[in-house]
Amino acid sequence: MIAKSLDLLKKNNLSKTESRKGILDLFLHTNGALAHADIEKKTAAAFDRVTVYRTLQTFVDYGIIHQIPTTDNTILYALCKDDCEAGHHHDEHVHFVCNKCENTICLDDVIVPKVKLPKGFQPSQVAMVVRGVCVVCKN
Amino acid sequence: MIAKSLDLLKKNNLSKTESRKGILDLFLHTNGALAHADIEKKTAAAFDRVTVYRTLQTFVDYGIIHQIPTTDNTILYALCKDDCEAGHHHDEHVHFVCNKCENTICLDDVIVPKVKLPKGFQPSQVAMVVRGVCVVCKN
DNA sequence: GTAACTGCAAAATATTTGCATCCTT
DNA sequence: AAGGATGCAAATATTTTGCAGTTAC
Repeated sequence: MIAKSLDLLKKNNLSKTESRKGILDLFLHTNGALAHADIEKKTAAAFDRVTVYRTLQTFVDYGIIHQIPTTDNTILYALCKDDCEAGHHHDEHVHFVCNKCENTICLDDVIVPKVKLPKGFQPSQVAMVVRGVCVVCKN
Repeated sequence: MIAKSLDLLKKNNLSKTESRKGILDLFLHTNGALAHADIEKKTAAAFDRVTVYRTLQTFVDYGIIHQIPTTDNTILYALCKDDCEAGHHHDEHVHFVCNKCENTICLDDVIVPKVKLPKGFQPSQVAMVVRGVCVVCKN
């Protein structure tokens, strides 16, 4: 528990470098999704911008984090649940974007409902993003 | 029918300029979504890059097109259905991204299923993006 | 010791802003 | 004629690439 980030890196056979530990810790201590810019800010630019890009890409490749599509030319990243694996994400839960605090939250327990597609369309992955007001900002 | 784009501009009290007509025509003749880069390419750079940015923004503001979130640092745009209005989109249909042809298609008839959120979350808008193989590429 | 990772520099790309000119109404 | 839209130039911001030096194992 003291070093969940180290466990995660070990489990994925990734070397335990400062940037990987630092960025992974940030995700572990953040309730919600982070954009590249958030990470730079919250790590006080401790790591080179390029390193952050490459680290995020690595984590995505290994299935440690997943990407959340947005409509504003950024990509949000959030920790995957334990059953994600490299190349095969099981992150089919709903993401919630709050219009007030602008945080994006993974609703891990809300799975994406099935949807019936027209004949001939074969789905392989479904993303669902709900905008609205979150439980913290509702008042 | 000859000039649906003109109708649309008129309906929204937008001046009928070359770029607006041209870009709107492109959308009307495209079955699917377009990114900024697609528009530049398909209009053979007839309009300044900046004009394309501003035109797209205007169309979004007026509810003529809507944005589709993506996970690759681009924004896709697609025509809204007739019942969209400025500031109040009703584009809650499913978007389908084909892994083979990479086209994004609006499944206008597939409405986004309801999802039950945890207590305290108030949804205002829902987006659903399905990846897979489209009807054209399925073979 | 070696392979992999990092940081710096720089290139490539993408987006925004200001302003003078042109076009629509 | 007047307001708004466009195009150009330039400023900003973002992302990628190459490479030399450093670190993890």
